[in-house]
Amino acid sequence: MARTQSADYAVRRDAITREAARLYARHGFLGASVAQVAAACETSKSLIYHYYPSKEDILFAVMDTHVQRLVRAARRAAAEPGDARARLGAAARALVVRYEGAGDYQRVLMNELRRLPDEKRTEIVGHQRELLDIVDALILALKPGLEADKPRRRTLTMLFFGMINWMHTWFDPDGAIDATDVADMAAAMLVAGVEQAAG
Amino acid sequence: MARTQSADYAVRRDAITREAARLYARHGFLGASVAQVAAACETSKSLIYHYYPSKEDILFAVMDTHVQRLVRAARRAAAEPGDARARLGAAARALVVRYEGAGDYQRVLMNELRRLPDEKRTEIVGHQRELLDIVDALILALKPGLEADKPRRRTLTMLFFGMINWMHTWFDPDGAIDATDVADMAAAMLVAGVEQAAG
DNA sequence: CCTACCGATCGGTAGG
DNA sequence: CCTACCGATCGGTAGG
Repeated sequence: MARTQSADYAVRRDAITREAARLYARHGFLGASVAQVAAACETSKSLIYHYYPSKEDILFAVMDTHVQRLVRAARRAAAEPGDARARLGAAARALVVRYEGAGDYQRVLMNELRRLPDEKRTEIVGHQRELLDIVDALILALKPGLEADKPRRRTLTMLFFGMINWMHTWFDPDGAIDATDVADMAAAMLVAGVEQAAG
Repeated sequence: MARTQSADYAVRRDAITREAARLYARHGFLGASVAQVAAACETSKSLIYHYYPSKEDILFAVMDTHVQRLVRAARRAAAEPGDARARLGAAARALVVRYEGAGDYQRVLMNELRRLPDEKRTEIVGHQRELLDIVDALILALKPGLEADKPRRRTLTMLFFGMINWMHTWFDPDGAIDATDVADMAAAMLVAGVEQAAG
C-alpha cells in the first residue's frame, strides 16, 4: 500500500461518531457544538475536522450507520422461517431491540433528518423506504387481498412505525414490560389493522 | 383601569405566536431566530420583546395553547353519548382533526419540549398527561378487567399516541385516505390491542 | 510531500 | 417601536 492511516483510524472515527450521537441526541444537532463533541472525545476541534469534513458529515455518519443496521436487522428477521405473522413479529422485535441498543442513534435519526443537506437526506430517506418496504411486503404476505390497496398498506405501515419509532419518548427499560413485549403488542395491533382492512 | 393595552393587543400577540409556530415548526426552535419571527410579522425584534419576555416564552405560548385545545377536544369527545368503543373513536377523530388544523403547533409540541425551562416543561407535560389519562379511562371503560394492569394500559395508550402523534411526518391530506379514516384505523388497532391484553 | 494533530483565531450571527 | 449595539459563541480554517 502507498500510504497508511493511523492504526486506530477507524476506532477513533467511531468514537467521534458515537459521542456526536450522544450529544446530538441530548441537545439536538444545532444545540450541540463541534467543540462539545471534541471535548467529549477529549481531543481538539481540529482533530474532529481531520476525521470529518463538516459537522453535517458527522450527522450523516450517525444516521447512515444506524439506518443501515436497521435495514439489515429487519431483512434478516423477515427472511426467517415461519409464516408471515411470525416473520412480522420477528421483524418488530429485531427493530425494537436495535432501537434500545442504539437509543442515541435512533433519536438522532428521528429528530434531525431535516438538518442534512438535500442529497444526503435523500440517501437516508431511501434506506428508510427500504424499511417501509420490508413491512409492506409482510403485510402483503399476510393478506394478498390488499395487493391493489397500496394507500391502505402504506397507512398501516406508517401506523406500525409510529408505534415503535417513538418508544424512546416513553419506554422505561426498568419497567414492568420489556421491549420485546411492546414489539409483540405493536405487531399484533398491526395484524388486527390488516385483518380489518382486508375484511 | 390604570393603563390600557392596544385595542388589538391579543390579535397581534396571536399573530406573533402563529408566525413563531410556523418558523419553529419549519426550522426548529434553535434554527429559527427572533429576527425571523419579527420579519414574518413585518415588525421589529423589539416589538416581539414587547409582547413576550423571551424566545422561550413564545415557545411556551405555542405549546400551551395547542395542548390545552387538545385536552378540551378529547374531553368533549370522550364525554359524548355512546359506548366506550364509540367514544374512543370520537376522541381519536377529534385529536387527529386538531392535529391537521394546527400542524405547525403539533410539530412544535412534538419536537421542542426539551427547549423549555424545567418549570414550563412540567406544565406542558402535565397537560399531556391529562390527555393520556383520557385515553386510559376509555381503555378501562372498554375492559374493566385491566383495572389492575396499569403498565399494560399505559403501554397501549402510548402505542396509540405513537400512531397518531407523528402522522404529520407522513400523512398526505390530498391522498386517497383522509385523516378521520386514519383515526378510525388507529382506534380499531388500539381496541384490538386492548382485547388481546385482556384475553 | 505526507499524516496527524495543536493553540489561536477568523468572519458572522445569536438572543437580548 | 427603531437603530445601534453588547458579550458569547457558532462552524470552520489559518500557520506551523
